[in-house]
Amino acid sequence: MDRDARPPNPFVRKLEGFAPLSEFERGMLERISADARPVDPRVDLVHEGEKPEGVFLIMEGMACRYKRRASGVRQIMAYMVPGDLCDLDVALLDTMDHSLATLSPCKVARIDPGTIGELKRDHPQITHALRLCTLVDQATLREWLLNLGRRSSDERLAHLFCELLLRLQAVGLAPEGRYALPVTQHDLADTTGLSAVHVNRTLQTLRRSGLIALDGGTLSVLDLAGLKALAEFKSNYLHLDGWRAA
Amino acid sequence: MDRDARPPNPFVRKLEGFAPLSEFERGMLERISADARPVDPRVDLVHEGEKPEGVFLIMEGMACRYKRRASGVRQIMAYMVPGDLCDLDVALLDTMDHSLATLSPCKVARIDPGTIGELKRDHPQITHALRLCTLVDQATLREWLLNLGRRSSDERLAHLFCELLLRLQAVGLAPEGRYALPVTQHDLADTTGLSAVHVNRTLQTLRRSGLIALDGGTLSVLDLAGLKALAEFKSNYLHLDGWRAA
DNA sequence: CGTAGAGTTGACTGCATTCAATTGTGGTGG
DNA sequence: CCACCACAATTGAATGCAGTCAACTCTACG
Repeated sequence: MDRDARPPNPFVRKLEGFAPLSEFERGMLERISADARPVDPRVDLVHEGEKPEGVFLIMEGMACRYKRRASGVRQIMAYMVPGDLCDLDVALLDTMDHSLATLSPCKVARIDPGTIGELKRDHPQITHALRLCTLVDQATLREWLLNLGRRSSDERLAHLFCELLLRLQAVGLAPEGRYALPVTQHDLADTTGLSAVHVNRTLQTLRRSGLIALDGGTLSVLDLAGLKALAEFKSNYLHLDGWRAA
Repeated sequence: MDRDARPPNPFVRKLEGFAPLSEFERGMLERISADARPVDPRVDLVHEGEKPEGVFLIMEGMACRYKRRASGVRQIMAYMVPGDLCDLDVALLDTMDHSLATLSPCKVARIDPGTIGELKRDHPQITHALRLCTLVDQATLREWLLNLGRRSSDERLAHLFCELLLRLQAVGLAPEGRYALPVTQHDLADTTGLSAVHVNRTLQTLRRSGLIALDGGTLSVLDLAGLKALAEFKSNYLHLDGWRAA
């Protein structure tokens, strides 16, 4: 028990969900993710138009992908939570077509393309897990498209909260249906395609319905079944039933 | 001139945009895509929940990815045009998290996973091109998210029309700014997250503005600069400036 | 204590949905 | 050849959801 006291590495934990890893591989992943450096909130990691150098791995906090229109309005296109790796194959492209930024204070590791190349060459299990990660990222984008296109405002938020709950649970960061959600209502608005004012009102109806509590950056899911039902949430797109189930 | 009379293979043409191919590789791709079979419009190729078998390659017509909610409402998440290959890595997953269907009459080739595996093993250039394809697919999903979240109805349609123009031009199917758009207004509604009625009205304003003509399944871009300006269209996410430019 | 940023509330406006009816068109069978 | 049907496109009217603008509160922080 004592040896397990240190917080489990979310990166290792996530990949283990997708493929069985050897002790050696776990150690290698631990080493790769060891030198995460702190980054302030609201800081761009890479900006649209720049040439990407290396790959970012979020170890603590929350980050996001986003784009802006000329008017300044922003659309967030993905949340990145601890354990998430961005842009595995991004080295293949010459310029970023979107930006990457922290939402909260984060710990971020930068992995250089060479290291990724080595992993791909020498560790098929890890490669397989990483490829599944990108497939899930893609599936998540599709689900978000459904969210923006065909769900009402309360359904959109409910769906987002369900998704984050499952993703954070998968890396052990949402015990008892509660997790840190260190984002502003404005961020939620830019995520769900709504206005900040309307997010505020919608959150109130979710609270009044007894589905969630959201206070001081902590989201508590009070009625998971109700929340899932409202959002019509199906977790299949996250493909969390990895090799263990098979 | 006579030998070039046969229509160029859109699949080969697309991949050549992403990587230089040898004559042998071109021939191999031609062979793979040769036995496309006709499929009626509005037919599911794979349905959500099924186990995917093989990979689909669109050679003629238009197909789409979509999801449905319990109420029956549909959200289209991608258009597939000639030359587009779906779900390169889909064999890695056990169940589809979305459906695939034709919109118009199509010619579709099915490629079995074994063939894909061979390509990946023996032809690094092709593999590279295919990987870029999936990166562009992902980037397109992100752009669509911006479209649904932060663009008005006329901007959404304008953006869609711009994107399709460029994608079809890339495979030689949009000469003189005109291309076949064999979809209903209801399909466009399910693409843009609008109602069919409102798509109708929005199309009328686009026509009245002199930006497009849309009649009998043919879209003509009358004022490309204006259309791009309205949609705030930037083509960078399609990464059409492939190896030739570099 | 003053300021800045986030959250909250109210009033007004407007864009988009819904419902319903109508028109147009191609295909089918009498 | 024409009646009829199915489906897509179009139009009108009424409703409502969500955006905008603006003011106010609350809290953390210097």
